[in-house]
Amino acid sequence: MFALADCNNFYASCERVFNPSLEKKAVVVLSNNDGCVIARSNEAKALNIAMGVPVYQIKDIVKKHQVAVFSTNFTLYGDMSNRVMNTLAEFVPDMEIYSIDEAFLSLDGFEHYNLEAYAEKITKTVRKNTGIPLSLGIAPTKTLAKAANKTAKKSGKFYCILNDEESITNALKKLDIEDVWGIGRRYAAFLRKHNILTAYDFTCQPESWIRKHMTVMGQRLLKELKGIPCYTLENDIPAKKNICTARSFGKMIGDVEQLQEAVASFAARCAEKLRRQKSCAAAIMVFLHTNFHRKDLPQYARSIVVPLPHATNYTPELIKYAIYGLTKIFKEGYAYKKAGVIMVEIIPSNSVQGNLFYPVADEKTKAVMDVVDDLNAKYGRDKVRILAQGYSKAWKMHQEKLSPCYSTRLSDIPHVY
DNA sequence: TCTGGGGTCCTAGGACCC
DNA sequence: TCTGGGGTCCTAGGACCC
Repeated sequence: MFALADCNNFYASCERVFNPSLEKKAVVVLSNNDGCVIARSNEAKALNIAMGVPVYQIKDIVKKHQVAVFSTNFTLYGDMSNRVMNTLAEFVPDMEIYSIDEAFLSLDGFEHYNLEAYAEKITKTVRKNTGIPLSLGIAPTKTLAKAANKTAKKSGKFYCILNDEESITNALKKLDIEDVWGIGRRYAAFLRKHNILTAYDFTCQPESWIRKHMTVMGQRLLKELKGIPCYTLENDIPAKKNICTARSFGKMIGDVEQLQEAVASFAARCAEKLRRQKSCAAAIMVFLHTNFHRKDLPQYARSIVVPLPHATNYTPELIKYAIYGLTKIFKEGYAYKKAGVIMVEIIPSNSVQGNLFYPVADEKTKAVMDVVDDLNAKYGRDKVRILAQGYSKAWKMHQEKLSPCYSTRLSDIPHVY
C-alpha cells in the first residue's frame, strides 16, 4: 500500500502559519513578478479565483473581499516543506519526496495496522509540528493513492483509504477524468469527446484502444487504476538531466549590457546547481524573447546551444560561453521580457573527458568554487560573485508583497507580546 | 501597466552502423 | 517479379507533472 501525503493549499497555508489573522480569510500567493495566482486558500477558491489567473484580472474581487495577496517566498516554503517531510519520515520506513508539498509513503508492513487511526495520527502530528494541514490518500498503487487524496480533499476529511474493490470503484466513479494523475488538458478533452467522463469510465476501456491513443503511459495508467502497480517508490533522487534558470524581467529590457548581466547571473545560478549535484555540463543553451502578450510590439524569440570545449561547472567559464551565446542571438531594437540559461549534456563531474587542445579546469578552480559556495551559503546568495553579474539588477523581479522569512532569518522571527 | 519557473518521459522518423 | 536483419543515436514534437 502507498500513502500520498499532500499539503493542502501549501503556499497559502505557509503564509498562515506565522500570521494567524489570516485564518478563515481568502489568501492567494502569486507567481514570480507578482504575475499570476499560483496558490489559493479554500476561501479564495470559493470566490472563484482560478488557478493561474493573472492577478490584474481579479483586482476587483481582491479589493471587494479583502483577499490577502502575497509574493512567492520560496525560502519560507522550502523550509516549511523540510519540516513537513521530517515529520512524515518518522512514521514510515520509506518515503519518496515527490514535490515541495507532496510525498509518497510506503505502508509496507502496516497491513495489520488500523490504517484509519494511523492516518489520523499522521495528519494530526504534521499539523501540530508544523501548522500545515495535510491530506492522506491510501491505496494499492500510486495513481490510486493520488485519487484517494483527491477524494479526501473533496469530502473535507483529512484522509481516504481505498483498499477494496467496492471503495475503489465508488471513488473512481466520482473522480472526473481530468482529475486523474497523468491526464492533462489534451487527453481530458480527447477522452471527453469519446464520452469517457470519469476515472471509472476510463477503466472500462479496452487496453489496446488506450495503448493506441495514449501510448504506453496511458496503458500504465489503466493498470494502476485497476490496482496493478506499475510505479514503485523512488528513493534516491536521480541527477537532473537539464538544469534551467530563467526569469521574466520586472520591466522590458532592450540594452544588451543589462541582458548580459541577467544571463551571467542565470549562468552563475545554474553553475551552483550543477556543483550541488556534482555534475558538469558539456553544452549550454541560452534563450531570450520579447513579451508575447504585447501584440502591439515587434516580436522576436531565439535560442542557441553553445557546445563547450569540455564539460565544466566552473562559474566564470560558463558565464563566458553564456554571454557568447547571448551575443550570437541578440538583436538590437526589441524590448525583451524574458531570458534564460539551460545546462544540457550533463555528466557526473568525476567522469569529465579532457580535451587535447584546451586545458581542463584544474584543482585550483575547484577549490575556488568550493570557497565561494561556502561563503555564499554562510553570508547570503551572491555575497561573492563574478563581476559580469553586475550590481544594477535592472531585470529584477517585482516582489511587492513578500512576507518575512519567519523561520530562516533571525531578524524576521516573529515577536510574541 | 500587468500574464511563472523548472522539470520528465515517450514516439516517430531520419541517418547511420555492421 | 523478387531487394535482409538487427541495431544505435539524434531530434522534434507532444504529452505530462508540481
